[in-house]
Amino acid sequence: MEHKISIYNSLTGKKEILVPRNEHYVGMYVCGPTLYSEPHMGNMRTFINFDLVFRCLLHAGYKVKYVRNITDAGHITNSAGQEEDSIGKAARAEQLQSLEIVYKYNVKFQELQRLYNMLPPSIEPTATGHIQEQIEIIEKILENGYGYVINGSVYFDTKKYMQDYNYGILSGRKVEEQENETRALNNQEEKRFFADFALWKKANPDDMQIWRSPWGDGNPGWHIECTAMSTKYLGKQFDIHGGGMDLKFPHHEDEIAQSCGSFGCQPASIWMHANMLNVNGQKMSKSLGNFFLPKEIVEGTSSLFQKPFPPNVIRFFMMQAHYRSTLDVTEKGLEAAEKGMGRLLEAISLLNKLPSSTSSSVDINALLDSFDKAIQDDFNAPILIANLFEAVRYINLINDSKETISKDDLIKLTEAMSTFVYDILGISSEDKSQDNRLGPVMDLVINLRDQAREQKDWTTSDKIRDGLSAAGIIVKDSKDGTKWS
RNA sequence: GGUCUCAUGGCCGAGCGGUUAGGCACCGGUCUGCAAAACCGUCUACAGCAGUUCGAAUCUGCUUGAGACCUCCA
Repeated sequence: MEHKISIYNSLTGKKEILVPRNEHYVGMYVCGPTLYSEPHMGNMRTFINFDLVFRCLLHAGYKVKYVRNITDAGHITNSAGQEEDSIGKAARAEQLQSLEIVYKYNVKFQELQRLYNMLPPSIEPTATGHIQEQIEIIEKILENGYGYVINGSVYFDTKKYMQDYNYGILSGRKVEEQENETRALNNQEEKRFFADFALWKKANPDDMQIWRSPWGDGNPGWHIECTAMSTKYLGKQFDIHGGGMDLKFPHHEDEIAQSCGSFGCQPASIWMHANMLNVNGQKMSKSLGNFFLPKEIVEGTSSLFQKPFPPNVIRFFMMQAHYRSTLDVTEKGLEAAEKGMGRLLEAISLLNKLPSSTSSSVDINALLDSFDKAIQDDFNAPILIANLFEAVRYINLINDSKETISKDDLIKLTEAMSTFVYDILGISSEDKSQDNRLGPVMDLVINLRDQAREQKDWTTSDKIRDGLSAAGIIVKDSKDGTKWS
């Protein structure tokens, strides 16, 4: 069974019902990381958000081919007014070869995906593995007259393209208005028009990676790899193309131009853009230095936070904000998420102990419907979470015998809670791993304290409690016995 | 400078013309040897000004403030 999913399409600025090109199948391409360094938390947010999308599509019953590329060819940067590629730069800094750099950070990236409980995409193709495909598309663009060769480099002829297509269709940019505003770029003199962009770049003598092409040795342009790989794995036209907001222009705009320029059609029906992770109201970015690494927050070594937060909490925190909104990371925010998520998981663990009655005093079907509706409406995880907390309240009230639930409804609710929390939101269900030697010790200590309490020996029991507290272990007494954490 | 987005209660964050978002904190209660924890309940905001409407956080205009993109960027 498939459900209607509506998605905000950046291309049209409207929510649209997803109608896959091939019934039951969804093709989704998401721009992945450039592996010249360890991805920071902001990068991760985008991938976590598309992991949510992936999970929702699967839940809706689609067979999904999820392609997320790995950019392992360094592209020319002009940030410091100098021309060098990001991966080559990192390689020189670390005294490694380019592919070592890429491999090293790819291993880390894969670890992070597991750490943050992301489902692996269907395929993660690399740019360097698809040089031939990129060359072929460039050739098509040249054949169609939308590119030109100069000094061993190939550029996209934006002016020519604009005669036949709408350059700026995605980003809403008007090239004419932009010309005077754009800052001077290096090698601009090679381009015929300021808005032209490189499809193939002639090699520099000190480039660490060089490929052969019909135009001489060089490197592929930044945008062409996505066109090549999305075409190869999903076809000339597919359903969803995603990426971070900051890729909308020029990267995605140029992808559209390349597809139109080579195949005469737009690549994706729906364009999705995930919004940025902010720190103090500003986009988390390398250059600003306001970033932290996914591992730092888990290990508590980030200077931005006093204490460590588990990946689950970070994921939950992110899920509380919609993917199209910016999200500010703060310690307070993470703490709130941690407590809230704890309450949610606690309620879930209560489910199998819940007494069932002959009838339900709450409309479980409506509740479960609200879960589905939330994610069907542009993957609205915050609404889903709000509705899950409604369920939490019901669960607790049932536990207190203030509401009732029928056996059938209890089964349905249990299944749904697990599905939406674990499978959709991607909260991992594994228990906190504790030192397995501590367990028996704690059992003993708790046992001793219980004995003291039975004898109303409050001095001893409180001494144990205070002692444990000093060691960072909190003792919680409840009707069902004593717990610790 | 150009293009665009956003401004919600103590904090974080939904909301897409009329109905309680939700979480955290606070406060009140239940439970408890005490404490903590847990659970229940309460708190009712929409930057400012004007307009449209029977009705606006939600639409329009202006003002102020913040951010993104225009250059590598998730």
